[in-house]
Amino acid sequence: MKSETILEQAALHCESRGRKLTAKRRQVLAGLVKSQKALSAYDLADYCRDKLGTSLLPTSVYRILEFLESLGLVHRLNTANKYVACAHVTCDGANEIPQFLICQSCGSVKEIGITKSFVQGLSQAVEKVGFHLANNQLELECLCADCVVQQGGVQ
Amino acid sequence: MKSETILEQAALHCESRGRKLTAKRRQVLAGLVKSQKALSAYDLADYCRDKLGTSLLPTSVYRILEFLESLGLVHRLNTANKYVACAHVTCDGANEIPQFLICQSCGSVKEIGITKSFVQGLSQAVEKVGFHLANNQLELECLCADCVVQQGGVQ
DNA sequence: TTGACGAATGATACAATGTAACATTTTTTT
DNA sequence: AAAAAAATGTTACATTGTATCATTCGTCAA
Repeated sequence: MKSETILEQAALHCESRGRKLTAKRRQVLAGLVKSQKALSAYDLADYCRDKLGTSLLPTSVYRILEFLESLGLVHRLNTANKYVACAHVTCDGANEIPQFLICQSCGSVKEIGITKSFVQGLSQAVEKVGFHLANNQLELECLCADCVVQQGGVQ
Repeated sequence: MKSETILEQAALHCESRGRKLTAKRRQVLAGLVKSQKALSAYDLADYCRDKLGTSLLPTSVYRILEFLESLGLVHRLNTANKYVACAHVTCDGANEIPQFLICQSCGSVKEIGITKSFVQGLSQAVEKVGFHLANNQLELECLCADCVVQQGGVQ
């Protein structure tokens, strides 16, 4: 899907919640959408400076990412300290619980859905030992198909 | 199990691999074993200074943690940027793939085993979309029983 | 015993990531 | 146009992590 279309959808999503997708916010989201991979806040500040010629300080990037995340437009990857555009920006609010496959070699990210029964099984195993699952978002360290080939198979 | 026993086992584990559990390394491991929770490298440096009165710079702590991890005596939690003592120090090498439940409120960590079939199911789901699972270690954001009670149930 | 070697630790500097607090600008509302 | 709210800028600093070189310690052979 064209990134312009995605950004338009995102703008509508913001409007429907009474928020605005401002120029700066659009820049940050566009950076994530176009890169197709996980970027840090500092990566995005560099992107705005180098590719767009607009200054955007890391602190502002953090604020904007927080905003975008609160609307479900981006996700924060805790294991990588990076952010990705939500793969379901265009398919309305009813997102599944996001699960991320993160290529440790090139940083590309695949967002997948995992069956409810699977998550439930996990949740039950956790409850069994007296803990409660507070976040269903899994982040899995992977290699993407390209990088598996490059590295000559599984290490 | 008494922490002294655990440390003795750890020392034997080192010897069997031709390495030494030096005084400093023992201090760091003891800090993790006694605290029963995840600590950052800087937490451990503070621990050595405040509780033990011995100076140990963060750089040294990082080196020591790296050493302990290479022997399977501690695990690094990527989501938390912290380290925990391996719960299976005393039960010899044949560890299962570690899965961690991390309390987001108090930092306590429970290391559990998850059935092989479960991990296999996950792995297959990942292969299906063209990625390869590079690390089977899951880190789950949880609340421990104590903190669930304190916070009045699930938020 | 000593000297050499390697392992372990110390020390310094810096890079990357993230937050707090307050100032300024822009937009909206009245 | 004035007031209020939202968005962004700015500065300072905290936390986490790495790179590099220096120093100390233990071991082993001559």
